Amino acid sequence: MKLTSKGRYAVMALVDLARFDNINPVSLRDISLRQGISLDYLEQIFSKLRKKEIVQSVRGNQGGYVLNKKAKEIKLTNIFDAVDENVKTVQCKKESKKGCNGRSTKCLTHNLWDELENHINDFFEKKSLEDLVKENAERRI
Amino acid sequence: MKLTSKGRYAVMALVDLARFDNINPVSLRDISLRQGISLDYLEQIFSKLRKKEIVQSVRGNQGGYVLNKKAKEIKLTNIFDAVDENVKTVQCKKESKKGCNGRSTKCLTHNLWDELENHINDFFEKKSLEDLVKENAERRI
DNA sequence: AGATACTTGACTATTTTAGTCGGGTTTATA
DNA sequence: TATAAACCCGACTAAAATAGTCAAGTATCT
Repeated sequence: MKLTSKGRYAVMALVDLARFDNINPVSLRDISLRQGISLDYLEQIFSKLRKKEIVQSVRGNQGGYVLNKKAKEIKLTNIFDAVDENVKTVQCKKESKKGCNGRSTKCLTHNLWDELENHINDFFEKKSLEDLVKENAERRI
Repeated sequence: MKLTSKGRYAVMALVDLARFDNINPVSLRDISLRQGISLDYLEQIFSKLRKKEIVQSVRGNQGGYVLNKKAKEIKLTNIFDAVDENVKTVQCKKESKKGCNGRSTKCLTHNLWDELENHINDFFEKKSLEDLVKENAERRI
């Protein structure tokens, strides 16, 4: 199990944005330079974040992005959700009627993965963008 | 983020093994049939489990596998560890000297992934094979 | 007008995953 | 001792996911 870079980048970029988002919008170019993330890739990510109303875009020269809510109200769950970082631990559920592995019953470990999923979601639900910004408050770039 | 089937299969197979591991070794063929997992794939998985001394093999006719420790002593961490299901959430650490994303400093979210990793490992550390067997005690196959 | 920056969608190389396949070796038992 | 059951091992591969790139826009500030 591992986190993909899309989810990581989304969080990194938003922490960066939250730190510099005071008066002016923050351009993806700046985030790209500061965080070492490809600009094109950031555009993809922010397109998703915008659709889920986590950020707002400001077009044109001197444009960029601003947070659409207070950093405190943006939970990590929301971010992962927006970029399709699926915190699904198991595929069983997809297969409609049938249970796991195409069987008629739930697999021996079905409940386990449910528990794990809840455990992880708890973690992400409790953490807000503000928490992360505070942790990095003393750091320079 | 998601769990791969190798890790899931390993746990499923071991729960199955633990349930039937009374006197005689359990053959992979039986596990394969009961759990709907490819025999060839199971062999790969059990080869790793054996190397990490989670199971013991009994070769020859009527052979199979037995647990190498008590079910209570086998934690899920051990299992995932054995099959290389990496519960690493972030790549940063690989890059030796340098920090994250090839930068000189740790990325803004570095601590976050550390915390998450611990959170998940906690979960796996607390759960033993025995716990899972008990949960399924009343079920038939 | 020009520069900056967002917007969108298609494309692609690489890596990982989830196996398969083919050839062994070992050992119980008939 | 032949045979079949079962482990053992390494190489191979198809499919999916990932991590981007690329191209061609549109909007807005100065």
